[in-house]
Amino acid sequence: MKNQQIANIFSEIADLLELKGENVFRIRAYRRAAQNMDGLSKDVAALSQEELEAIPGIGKDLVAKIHEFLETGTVSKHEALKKEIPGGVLELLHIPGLGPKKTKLLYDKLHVKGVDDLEAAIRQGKLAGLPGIQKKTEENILRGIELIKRGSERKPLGRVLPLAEDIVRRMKEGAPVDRIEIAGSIRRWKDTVKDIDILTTSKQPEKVMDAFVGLPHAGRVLMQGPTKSSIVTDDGIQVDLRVVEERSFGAALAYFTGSKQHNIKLREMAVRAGLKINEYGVFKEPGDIQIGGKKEEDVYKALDLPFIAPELREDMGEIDAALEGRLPKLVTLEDIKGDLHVHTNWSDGSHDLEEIVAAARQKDYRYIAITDHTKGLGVAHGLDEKRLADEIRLIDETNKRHAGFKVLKGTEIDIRADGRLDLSDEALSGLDLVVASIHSGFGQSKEQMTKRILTALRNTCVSVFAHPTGRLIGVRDAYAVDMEAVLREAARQGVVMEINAQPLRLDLNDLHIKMAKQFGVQLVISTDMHVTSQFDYMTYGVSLARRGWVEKKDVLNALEYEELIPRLKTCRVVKLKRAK
DNA sequence: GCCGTTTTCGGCCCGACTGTTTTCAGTCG
Repeated sequence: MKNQQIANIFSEIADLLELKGENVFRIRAYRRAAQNMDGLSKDVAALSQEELEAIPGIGKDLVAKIHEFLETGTVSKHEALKKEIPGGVLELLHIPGLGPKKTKLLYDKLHVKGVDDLEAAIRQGKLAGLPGIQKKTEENILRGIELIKRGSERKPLGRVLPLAEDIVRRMKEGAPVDRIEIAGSIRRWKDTVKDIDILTTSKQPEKVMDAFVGLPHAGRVLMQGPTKSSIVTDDGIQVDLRVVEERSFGAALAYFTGSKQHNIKLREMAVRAGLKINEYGVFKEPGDIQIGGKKEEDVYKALDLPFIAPELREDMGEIDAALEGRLPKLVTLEDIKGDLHVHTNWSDGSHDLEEIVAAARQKDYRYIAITDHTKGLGVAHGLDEKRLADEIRLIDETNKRHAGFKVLKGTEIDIRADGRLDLSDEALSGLDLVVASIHSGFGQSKEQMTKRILTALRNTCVSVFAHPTGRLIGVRDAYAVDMEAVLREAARQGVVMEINAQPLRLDLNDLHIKMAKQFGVQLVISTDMHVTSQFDYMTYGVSLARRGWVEKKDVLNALEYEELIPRLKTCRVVKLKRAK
């Protein structure tokens, strides 16, 4: 998809215009367009003129630029701007503490053309005498340079959330906070996170701030004020803390949960309705009388909107849906009746079947599916035909001992490089479900990989395709694959797509989930657990599904056992017929 | 550059903290 490339171009045009000091609203328009292009679940190349113009923030002019890119591979305005301002200057904008004004000043006066240039200029004392820049600013820029050189990219949610929860716990113990809540992109369950936003109420804000900057996590204090402070942890994650009064808590929570674009939309609506929304509440003009803000619902109620779940707040059509009364009734953790991707110590899991069943029953699950690896995955002690048959017998025995709970017989079968499966159809025909996935040959071309996966989906035995893109956030990119073709084939073949809840996988991602829904693909949310404590990862999976607008009815493992079984495609029937 | 139950022109979200300043611009979220 070209969406990402176009988004990057629009975003760069915005940066370049900003450096030139152009109209801020035009700049904002490019930024908004970039964000909406990035979040588009459809391939832009496949959209009609009308569909393009229907994208929020995309008008006639930007549609023309999109066409220009699709036809020529470049956008002339972008190319022209790049000639005016060298590429390295854009890098400077990414230095924390350095914005467009100072960057322009440095470029105009000192001809600084990149990060290294700037660092040298500061060390040589060349910045002396520039207006508005003194020793402190120089120090801050140097620190900013250090930061981006260390890499300030987004971190996986699975790494950041535990840290945020630890900070909250320590603040509860060591500071006079009343309410405290994690906000920001973590509360929206975005798969990667740039910083941690925490919101509190307190009658002693100064003491709260002192405790905050004194946390053992605080590698450096960026700023400390009575209502807002920021620290950076030793591993480079920024944590922002805000203190508000009780009567503002809901408005502040909405505000700091974002997304920024979602909030801007709400505020624009408020202005049109003669209201003002900020982090302190909802206010009625004239006279600035507060009419709400203690509860988050107040913000939406003031605009005649139903409550919009944090996972949806991306300015991706949720406000229109709310206005028109067609918000999805999102799936919840309580809807989940079982886990269909579970490993035991027969392959690379840590626990035996009884321990796992006990842990699942503890969760009030009605069923689980045992899906150990197959022989192709030697490192994981994958099962061959004989061991799989043995495991099936063990599951049958176990099922006799557990009334009201079902263990499904399954496997996570390895898809070989050519798309064939690692075990014979014969061996798979005794199973309740077959979860297929890729564990090797990630480097194949997009064509090869797509063909490989389509071949596997067409196998009559395959019920579920697991962690469909193979990504490990922050470790390994998704393999090259035509996901649209994969999802269409899954819909045709009745193969279920997995939403893998491992915090580093979160695979499918939210955009693919939306696309899957659009094509009518069935979904499961599975933890892929190897240790019983990982059953808890279901929260990540459900929240990710919610970001994809998934409802209970879209999720197979929200069904009772009896309803689930007939919905799973297997080759068991084929074999039974053959036997007759 | 987008957009319209005030508008096809003239608007476009709102506030905190820092540093360099005597009243505010720049940056950030």
